[in-house]
Amino acid sequence: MNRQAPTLEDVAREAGVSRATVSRVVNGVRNVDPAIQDLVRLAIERTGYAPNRAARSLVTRRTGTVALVVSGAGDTSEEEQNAFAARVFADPFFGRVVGGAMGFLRPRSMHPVLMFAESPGARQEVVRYLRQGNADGALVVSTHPDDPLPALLADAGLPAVLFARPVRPVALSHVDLAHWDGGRIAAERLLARGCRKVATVSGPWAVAASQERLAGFRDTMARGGHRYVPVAEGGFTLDSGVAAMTALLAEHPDVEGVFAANDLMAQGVCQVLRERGRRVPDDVAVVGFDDSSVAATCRPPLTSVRQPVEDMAAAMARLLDEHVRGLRTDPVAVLFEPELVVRESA
Amino acid sequence: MNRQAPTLEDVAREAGVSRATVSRVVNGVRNVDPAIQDLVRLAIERTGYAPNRAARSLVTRRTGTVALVVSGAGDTSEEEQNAFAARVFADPFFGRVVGGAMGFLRPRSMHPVLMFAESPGARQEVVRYLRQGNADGALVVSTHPDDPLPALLADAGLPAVLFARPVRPVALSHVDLAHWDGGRIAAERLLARGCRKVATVSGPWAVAASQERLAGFRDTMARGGHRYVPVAEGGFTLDSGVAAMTALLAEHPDVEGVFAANDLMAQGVCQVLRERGRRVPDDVAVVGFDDSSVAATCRPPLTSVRQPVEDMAAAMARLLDEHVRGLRTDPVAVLFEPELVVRESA
DNA sequence: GGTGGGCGGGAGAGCGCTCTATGCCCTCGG
DNA sequence: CCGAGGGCATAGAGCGCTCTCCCGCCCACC
Repeated sequence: MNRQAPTLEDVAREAGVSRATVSRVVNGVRNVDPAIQDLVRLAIERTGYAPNRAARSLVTRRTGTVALVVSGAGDTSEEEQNAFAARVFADPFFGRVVGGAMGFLRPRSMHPVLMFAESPGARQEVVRYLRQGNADGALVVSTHPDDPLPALLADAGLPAVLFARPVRPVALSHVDLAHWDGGRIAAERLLARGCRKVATVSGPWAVAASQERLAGFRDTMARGGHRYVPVAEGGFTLDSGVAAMTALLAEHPDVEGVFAANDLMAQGVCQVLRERGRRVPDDVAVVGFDDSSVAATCRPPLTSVRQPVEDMAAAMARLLDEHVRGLRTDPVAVLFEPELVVRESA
Repeated sequence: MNRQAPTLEDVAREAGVSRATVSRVVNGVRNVDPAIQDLVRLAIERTGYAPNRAARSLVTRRTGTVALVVSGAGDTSEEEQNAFAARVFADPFFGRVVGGAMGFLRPRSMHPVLMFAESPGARQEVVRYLRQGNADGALVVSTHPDDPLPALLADAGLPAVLFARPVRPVALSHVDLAHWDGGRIAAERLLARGCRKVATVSGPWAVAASQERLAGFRDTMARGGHRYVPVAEGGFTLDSGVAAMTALLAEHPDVEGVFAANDLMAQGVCQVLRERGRRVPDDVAVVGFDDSSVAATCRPPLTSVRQPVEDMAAAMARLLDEHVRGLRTDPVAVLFEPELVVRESA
């Protein structure tokens, strides 16, 4: 900061070549005489040169930055942003998304800018940010089915990739899980254990993934001879799991198997069961969903349907990169397969 | 993306003025005739103009981006990055830091780039990133006392602000908590409850904050008549809290009060106590530290020493902004005061 | 009426980089 | 021995913006 940072020009002078040659060496382009390459590299070393990204971006029209957007409900007030941030980070899911995305981005010297889009203003800010060329594109994780951000991005012609298929179709690539099969796998586990009465805590109705997990679970249960499966709707949070299980237990005290649509709710389910003196898995078997970190740390450790979130996030980053570089123009959907991770709860 | 984005030139032509005038309107600088302002604004509207950030950065030498660096231990291998990310996000602490920092950054249209610096290569990447002018400065949260990153940044003359005072002094501003007083407050609570035998689960010895919390706790206990306080070292994780409490209980089964140096460990403490049939707080009072989200969701809810992490993170962002803008040149330390949040555990 | 000052606007020089067009030189075939 | 051709380096034109002059105008004052 004290003295002016060295530029290409300085390096070129030091090495006794032209700017263009230094540029070629830096970017590893075209045939440059090895002797001159060494000369230039030495000059770079001596001057402590670091290429200015703004100048480069100006001409390449690329930044090496992607927006990692956690997009919220319709109209959360701006003031609730802190609470939104807290909720986002409380869910182990997002940590996995970030880790997975960085697994792809990092080796390519790309970097994620964290953005929350929980209010109309914040959504506009995301669009503005991308339109200004601050980032090459966006990885979007919606927490709400009616999220208007994907449509905004698509309309603006901005490169973006979504986590999960949006409710209303939009011309953007996305990655998703075969949720129906996830529900099926959970059902198969409870059937194999011989649970006689089963119930399920679903995710919010409005979320497509919830519906599909539920459908897969119910269909498979029906085929297994369970014509009726009580359902309580949850909100993917610990508290909602507690509330849902409390309600289920009031109606169906003799339940022997429970499928919760994510691990956080499964944890709540276990809490309620323990408080009522029911042992897991001896009295009641519990299957969670996601195979998140809480599944392993929970007491007892949860048997859970694994969602390969890290791989999915990495795939998002890869897709976005392909879109940005023009290698891919049409939107695609990439589907991942769930699998059962057996621990103690079922 | 389809057709070229409009530039200042385009807007100027549309409005029939010069580039400079449009620039002045956009940036709200100097006196521009209100009539012409409207003219320009209309032209901006019509063309859908969005200023190109790269071009602006090139001349202003500012980006409006800050690196938010979670810096790890000495030599974590690059492969463990995913695990590192998972650990970072599992700790509710970082969510609060991010939320707090964004509270300051967002109204100023500044944005955080998330970076992990858990290996030497990753640290070099952070320095390179800043030297290239990708970001104006760094907010650094070290998870390890020997973290070499602060020194690297200081030596490179890069603006940075640290969370917590570094072990070896470095010419960077930082924010911190009055940890000693935090320990004192916890001790006062247990004393007030009349606990006869007390023990404590400290953080890692190497972490200065652990030492200070412990010292504050012990000194105050000593003044209260407790000459000897058994200590078990933890690692700020749930598991380490479980292990530490198990060890303490083996030696001192008659303990009546426990202070854990963070909430995650306090949660582990409660788990162990419950498994041993000890009721919290009736048999054993437990005081945690941080007042993180787990304190509220834990069973029973934890009485905890509040660390105003969000405020501290916001202060970091403010300090960094001041350094970047040259309003502040010398490093400063900003200290925050802890306070007790009473819930059920003590 | 001349002059000085303040205000509003324009012209143009970069910021540091990439990339195309161009030119030099050396080699090889005729 | 000359011309063609290919490998390597250079020159120079921008990329889109900011910012420093500078200029013209209007007003007040002597």
